[in-house]
Amino acid sequence: MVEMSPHGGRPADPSGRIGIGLELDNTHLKILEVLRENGRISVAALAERVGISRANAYTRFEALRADGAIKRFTAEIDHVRAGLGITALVFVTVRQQMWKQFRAELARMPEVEYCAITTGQHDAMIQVRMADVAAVHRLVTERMANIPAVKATETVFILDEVLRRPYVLPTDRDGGRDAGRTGRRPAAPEPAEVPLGKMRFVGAAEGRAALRKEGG
Amino acid sequence: MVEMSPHGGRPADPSGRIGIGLELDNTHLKILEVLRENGRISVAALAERVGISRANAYTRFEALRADGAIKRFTAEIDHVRAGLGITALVFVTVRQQMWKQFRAELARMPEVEYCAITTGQHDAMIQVRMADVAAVHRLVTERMANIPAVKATETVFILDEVLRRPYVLPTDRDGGRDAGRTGRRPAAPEPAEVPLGKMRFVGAAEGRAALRKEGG
DNA sequence: GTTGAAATTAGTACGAA
DNA sequence: TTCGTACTAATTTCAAC
Repeated sequence: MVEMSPHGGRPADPSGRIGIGLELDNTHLKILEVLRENGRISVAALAERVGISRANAYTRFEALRADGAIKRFTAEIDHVRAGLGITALVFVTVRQQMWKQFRAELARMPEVEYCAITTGQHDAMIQVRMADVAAVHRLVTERMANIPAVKATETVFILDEVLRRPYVLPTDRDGGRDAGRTGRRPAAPEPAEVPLGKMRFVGAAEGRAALRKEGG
Repeated sequence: MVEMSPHGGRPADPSGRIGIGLELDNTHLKILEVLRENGRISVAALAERVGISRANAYTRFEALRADGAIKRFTAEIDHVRAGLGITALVFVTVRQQMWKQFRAELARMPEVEYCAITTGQHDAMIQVRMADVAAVHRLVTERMANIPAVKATETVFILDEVLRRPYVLPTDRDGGRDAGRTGRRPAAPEPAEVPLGKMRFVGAAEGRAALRKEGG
């Protein structure tokens, strides 16, 4: 239910092909745009907002679902109201050769809302929601620390969630500042006229690539 | 549309009261549980799955919506299929007294999917989805670096998203390992029999509390 | 890919337990 | 409060164009 396949890949379609399954045109993107804002809109209303016929909307809606472009529909819950007022990020350093075990343990922790494997100093970032700070402390020092795969953790608390968009789409760029600013080719950005050296990019730590394969 | 009020707070209800608006009982939580798994389920089907009458389900559904416990319904899009194959985390150090400006700039960046203010070495964490690595590089070195409020950034790339749950609920704990393990009081956890020192908790950097007030 | 008409389902209102 | 029912409105499906 919550497990994502490695690399966010989709299950191979019946033909065994792995490439793009469905060419998304502008109409598809418009549909996704509406749906991520209002996941409960009727297909009839959706058709009207996108400017296509009902039957067409049904066809495309089904196609997007079947193709996996729409992964699921969900309700966003106010976690504070639901009794989980504390959010924390746990950055985890995972012991080599133990990714599989780490993933298995993760699946057994329902309080984990999100987990991503990253480049940089740490190997994974986990977001958890808990009732209070003490519960986070207990989770980290009692449960996570007892996972052999976990070499070390670093925990920070989230003080405020400034924004959360349901999902970003390519069309979002049209509303952005970059869109049509100049005719500059995207592949050849001009040298930045900015204070450099303050912007760090952190690559994978030693052996990360190998680790991922093992854990797949 | 995407702006969250500070601290995830909800708008004050007409009475001016800020406290808990709606006492969530087990039935409410069950409804939320179903809804976060299937945001498009009909209220009739919801009533059946929860085990209440349709009328009751409509009443509670509306109450949860009005109360804000359900923030919105949304479709989860496969960002890879949608053409945004690269996900990155940008950790931002924000200049004092400039939070308001930082937030304003954020609102103008549609490629930002999530932003949270955190304790620890950095001040904020931003998650972005882009078409390719070069686009991330451009975003950070051209746009973010040009924001005066941004003192420094550190960027890591997400290699794999292992899991994402729609939203964690308190009832999730029942399925967890902790539930009813012992009768131990939650407020007094026994000293952990674990390798300590590997689990770091990182508090707020200097002046963070003051910064937050200014930016609210 | 569109339109329109039939069948089904959703949403509302109300009285009773 | 919750339930059950009847009523109204809307949606989905299916057909022909």
